[in-house]
Amino acid sequence: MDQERPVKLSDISKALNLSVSTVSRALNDSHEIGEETKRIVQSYAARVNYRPNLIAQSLKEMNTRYIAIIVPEISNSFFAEIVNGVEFVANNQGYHVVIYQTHDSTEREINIIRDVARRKADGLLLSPSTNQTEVNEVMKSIGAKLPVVYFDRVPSDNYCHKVVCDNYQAAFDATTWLIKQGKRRIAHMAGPSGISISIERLAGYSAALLNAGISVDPNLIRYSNFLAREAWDNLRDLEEKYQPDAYFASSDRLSFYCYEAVQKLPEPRASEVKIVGFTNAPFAHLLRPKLSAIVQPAFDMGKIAAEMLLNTITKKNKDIEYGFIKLPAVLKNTE
Amino acid sequence: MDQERPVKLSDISKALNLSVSTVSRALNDSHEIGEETKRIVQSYAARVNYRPNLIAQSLKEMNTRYIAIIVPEISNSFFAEIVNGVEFVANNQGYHVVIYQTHDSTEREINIIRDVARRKADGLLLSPSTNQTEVNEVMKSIGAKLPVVYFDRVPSDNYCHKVVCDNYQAAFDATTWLIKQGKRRIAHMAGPSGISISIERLAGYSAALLNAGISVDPNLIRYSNFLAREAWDNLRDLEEKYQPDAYFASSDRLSFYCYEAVQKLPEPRASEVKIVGFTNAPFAHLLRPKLSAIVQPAFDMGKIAAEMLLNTITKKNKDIEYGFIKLPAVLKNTE
DNA sequence: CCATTTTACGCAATCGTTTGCGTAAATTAA
DNA sequence: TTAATTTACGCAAACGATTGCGTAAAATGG
Repeated sequence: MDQERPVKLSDISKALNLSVSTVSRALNDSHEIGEETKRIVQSYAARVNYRPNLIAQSLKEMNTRYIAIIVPEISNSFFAEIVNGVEFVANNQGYHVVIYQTHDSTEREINIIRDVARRKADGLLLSPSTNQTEVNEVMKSIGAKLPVVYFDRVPSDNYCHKVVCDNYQAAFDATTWLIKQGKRRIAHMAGPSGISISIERLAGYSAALLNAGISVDPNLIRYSNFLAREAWDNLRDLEEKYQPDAYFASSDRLSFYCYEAVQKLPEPRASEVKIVGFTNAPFAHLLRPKLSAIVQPAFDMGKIAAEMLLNTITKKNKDIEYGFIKLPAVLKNTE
Repeated sequence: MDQERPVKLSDISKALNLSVSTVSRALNDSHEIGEETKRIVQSYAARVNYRPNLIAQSLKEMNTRYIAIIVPEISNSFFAEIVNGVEFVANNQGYHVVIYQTHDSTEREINIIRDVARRKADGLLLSPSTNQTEVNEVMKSIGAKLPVVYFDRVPSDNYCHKVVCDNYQAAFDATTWLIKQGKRRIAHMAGPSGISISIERLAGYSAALLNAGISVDPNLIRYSNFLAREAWDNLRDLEEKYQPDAYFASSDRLSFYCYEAVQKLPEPRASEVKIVGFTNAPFAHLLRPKLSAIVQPAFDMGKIAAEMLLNTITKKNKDIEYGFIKLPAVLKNTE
C-alpha cells in the first residue's frame, strides 16, 4: 500500500474526481465543504498516507513553524539544557526547533544567521559569538522581520529581547565564598573580553574582592578566547608567576581546564587550591577534590527565551515591547 | 540602504527593466546571458543584498540541501561528537545539518521522522530509539526516497547503511581488563535489551568471562532503559544482594550512575570496586578514583556516516550498495 | 548579399499548497 | 411563485524561484 513517491493533493483530487481546492479545504476542515465530502476526502487521505508538503505550505503561507537556536557548542551542558527548555515550550506550541552550533566562530555564525533568514525560520534564539558588531551588521542586512531573542551573551542596548542569568551576583557570591574559605589571591579565568557575560562576571568578582578589602590585581585576571591553548598558557603563566590560592572560572570549559591544571600541581597545592566555576555539567559533583559550581537555570532560561520569541512571532502588529529577564544562578557543591 | 522585506527576483527585474528569468539566469551565471547584463545584475543584486528564498528554491528543485540527524540527547558527548563529524563533512559539501533529539522517546522519534520527511530533508542520519519495529513502520509509510544511514544503534538486517563501532571487541577488551585486575564478580549495566549495541556489548562481556573461565551470572546483568530510576534501582539491588567487585557500564549515563553509586559505598569498597564504561565525556579522566573509559571514535563515525549519506544522495540512479562500517573503540584511563 | 547559426533575452509553465472569487444548485424568505 | 440567500464546489492566481521553448537581433558562412 505504500506509494513510491509522496502523495500530493492532485493525486487525491484525481482519484476522487474533485478539484484540488476542494480537497485542500476538506482536509483543512473548511466550513464551505459538505460533511459527506469531507469524510470521503479525509478517510482517503488517511488511507494513502497523505502528508502536506511543508515546503509548499511554507512558500504559500510565508511561515515555516520552526524556530532556530544558535549556540556555541551543543556538548556544553549549559547550552544543551537551554535547548531542552526551548524545545519544551516550542513543541507545545507546534513549533520545531532547529539547532545550530557556531563552535565560537564568527564566520560560521554569520553564515548560519544568513541561512536561517533565507530558510525563513519564524524566529531566532541567539547567543552571539564574540564579534558583536559584525553580527549586528548581518542582522541588519538580512532585511527581514526575523524576530530575535538573545540569551546568555547579549547585546548592551535595550532595543532587543534578552534572557540572562544574574552574572554579577553569581560572580560576587562565588568570589565571596572563596574569600570566606580564606583565599586571598584569587585568579579569575575570564572568557573573551568585551562580551556581556565576561564584563558582568568580572564586575562581580572585583566587587567581592573590594568588598572584602582585597585589591584587584590585574595580573590575576586572564582572558581566554575559546582555544584550549590560550587557557593553558594563561594557567601555566599564573602558576609560574603568581601561584593563586584559588580560581574563579567563567565558563564550563575554563572550569575543567583549571581543575585539570590544579590537579597536576604537586601536593599540597593540588588539594589546597580551591576552584569555583560556571558549569552545568551534570557530573561535576563527582569530582574529588571538589569543583564548586555556579549552576545557571538553563532549562528555565530556554523556556523563557522561547516564550518571549513565540510571543513576538504570534503577536503580529502589536507594538513591540522589549523584554529583559534576569534569573538567579546558584552556587553548589560547597559542602 | 537596508530594505524592509527581503528583496526578490522580481524586485531586481523591475528595477533593471529585465525579465525575471534573465535576472535568475544572470545570477546563476548562465551562458545565455550577456557579460554586460550579468555584471549589471550581479552588482545590483549585491548592492540590495539579494538572497534567494530557499523555500522557493527547494520547492522548485525538490531538494533542500540539508540533512537531518536524530540523536537521543545532544548533551551526551558521544552524540555531540558525532554531530560535529557530520557537520564537518556536510558543510564542506554545502549541506546544512539539522539536529533533532528524541530524549529516547519513540513517540518523539516518530514525529520527528515524519516531520523530516515532510520538510523534504535530503537525507537522514538515525540512531533509533528502542522500538525498532515501530520506526520501521514509519520509515515505510513516509513513502519517499529519503536516504537513511543508521549509526550506533542499527537495525539487524543488511539492507541499509550502517556505521558502528566494534562493540563486541570493546566490551571484550574492557571485561578482560577488569579480569586482569583480579576482578571476578563483574556486573554488567546494560542498556535497553534488544537493541544492537546492548546485544553486542553483552556478547563481548560474556565471551570475555567465559574466555577466562568465569561463568556468566545472569544476576549480574541488568538492563536499564533510559530512566535514572531504573538504573539506581538496579545498582542498589546489585549492591545489596551480590556486591560485585567491578562494573562494566554500557553507556555514558550508566557509567556515571555506577561511578556515583560506588563512590557512596563505605570504604574500602568505594575505592576497590573498579568501573569501566562507555563514555566520550571529555572530563571523565579527571575523576579519582579513576573511571576507565571505552572511548568511541565518534567524530570519525559522524564523518563516515555523513559521507555515506551524501554519496547515496548524489549518486542518483546508481544501483544501491549498502555499506556497513565498523570502527574500533579504545580503552583509556587504565593507568 | 542572402541563408544560417549564434547570442541574448522574454514568455509561461512548473514545484504543491492555499484562498479569493465566481457560480451552479439547493434552500429559504416573502 | 419568484427573489434572495446559502451551500458546496471549481477556476485560477499566488508564494519565489528555475527552465524549456520561442524569437528578435546580431554574427557568421558561403
